[in-house]
Amino acid sequence: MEPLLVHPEPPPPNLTQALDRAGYPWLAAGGLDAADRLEPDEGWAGAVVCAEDRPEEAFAACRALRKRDVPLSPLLLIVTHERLAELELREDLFDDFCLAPLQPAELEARLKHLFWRTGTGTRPELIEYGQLVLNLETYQAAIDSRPLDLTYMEYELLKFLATHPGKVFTRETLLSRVWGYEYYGGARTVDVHIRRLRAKLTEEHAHLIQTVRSVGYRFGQSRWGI
Amino acid sequence: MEPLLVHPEPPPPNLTQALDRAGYPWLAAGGLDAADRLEPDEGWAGAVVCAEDRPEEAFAACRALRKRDVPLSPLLLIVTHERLAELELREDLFDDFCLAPLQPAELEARLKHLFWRTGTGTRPELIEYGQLVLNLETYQAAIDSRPLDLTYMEYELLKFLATHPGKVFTRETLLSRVWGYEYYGGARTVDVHIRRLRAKLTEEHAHLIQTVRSVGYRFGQSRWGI
DNA sequence: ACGTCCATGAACGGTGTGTGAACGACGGGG
DNA sequence: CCCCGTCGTTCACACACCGTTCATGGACGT
Repeated sequence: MEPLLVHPEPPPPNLTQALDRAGYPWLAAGGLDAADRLEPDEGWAGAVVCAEDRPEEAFAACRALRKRDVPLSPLLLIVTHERLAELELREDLFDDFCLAPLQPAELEARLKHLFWRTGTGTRPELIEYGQLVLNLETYQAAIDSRPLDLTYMEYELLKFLATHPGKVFTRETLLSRVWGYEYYGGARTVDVHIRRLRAKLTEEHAHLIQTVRSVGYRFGQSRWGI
Repeated sequence: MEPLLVHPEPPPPNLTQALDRAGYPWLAAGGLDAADRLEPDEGWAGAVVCAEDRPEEAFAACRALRKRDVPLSPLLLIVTHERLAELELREDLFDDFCLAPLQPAELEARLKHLFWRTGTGTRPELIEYGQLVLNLETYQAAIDSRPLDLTYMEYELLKFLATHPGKVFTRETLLSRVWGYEYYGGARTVDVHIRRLRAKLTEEHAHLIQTVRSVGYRFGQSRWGI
């Protein structure tokens, strides 16, 4: 996803923390020139302008960002309760606003709704490890940007492993956590699924799943670098 | 000015006080029938739905108000901090939201901005995905510029799927979000509607709706953007 | 070198899904 | 008021897929 432009520079820590927590990439830009200079090739996904400290400067920034050749949109404004009245006659400077002090959950919900209604679409939940990407929304997996055709159990198994990279799981643990019930006999079932996963991961990436003899399986590199 | 529709009936006192203070006329309506019965000749100016006490009922009210012949808009939702997460997948039910406990100044600012942006800004009443076009105003669908003859439920199902392209939905989710009520048995109902949709989409575009085995259905391709 | 553990291939059985058809509720027209 | 067409729902059946199991051979460690 393209980054959000954040104003001012440096941005308030609670804002950047909330953005990080929500998983939105961002870049701080103090002025219009910085906004142009830092702009990625794909353009900005939107902007978040904090008018908590120096509101007049923030409003000026909004106006400048809106007057670009490609006006920055959507634009979310963060404003204190005392300054609410000043939003009048400035309706065109922002698409939504959020009251300070910031509530991370509210910020996330507002960004989500903002992106939805402006048609940019929302950011899918992803699990990434190296070239491997798991899209939790679409139940799709890809490696080297090429989609993997995984069955349901293969996907669930890989998702569980990839969410705990480096950690070794016994077959019993995998059976109870992935399959979800206590299992009597049949620990070899895991082996077969591991093997099919390795096959579909291409020989090049088969080493992503390693066998730990007489213990179980591990995904990714060990934290000790082996 | 035309009155605002307020839900529920009776509305919370702090909400009505804030509306009075801001100078917005309003009428409380508990259900869809009351909304129709009390509607002035000039129509509603918009709606304010409070989901503070009985959120499920409030969401149902939003859905009903949006499904009228002339969907109620703009619609402002009042929701508690704890319920923020439940707004996901319900983005189409409201145009803006406001956190409870209510701050009169914030409510006033949001209503003002809401009316400003719905007055000037035009919301596209079209959903497009590839060659597929859904006209939300006329309840018509077309693919390859050829009209599709969809029934009501088929249209609603396709609209919901196309609004969240790439995302996988279980049958239970579809039943609760599209059909709109809790369902006992009959998950196969979804299958049949999916099949008829695929048939009407022409074999050429039937792949727009994909089945994810033992999970559910997905519309369109996934977005692989980071 | 032996035993344990694991990879490999193939085959079985179950479950989920597509498909066709029919039932029943609802609404419009004769 | 009845008939009939439409549409949503349900049921039965068949098939493809996929999870599971088994048998076998090889790899690793003691």
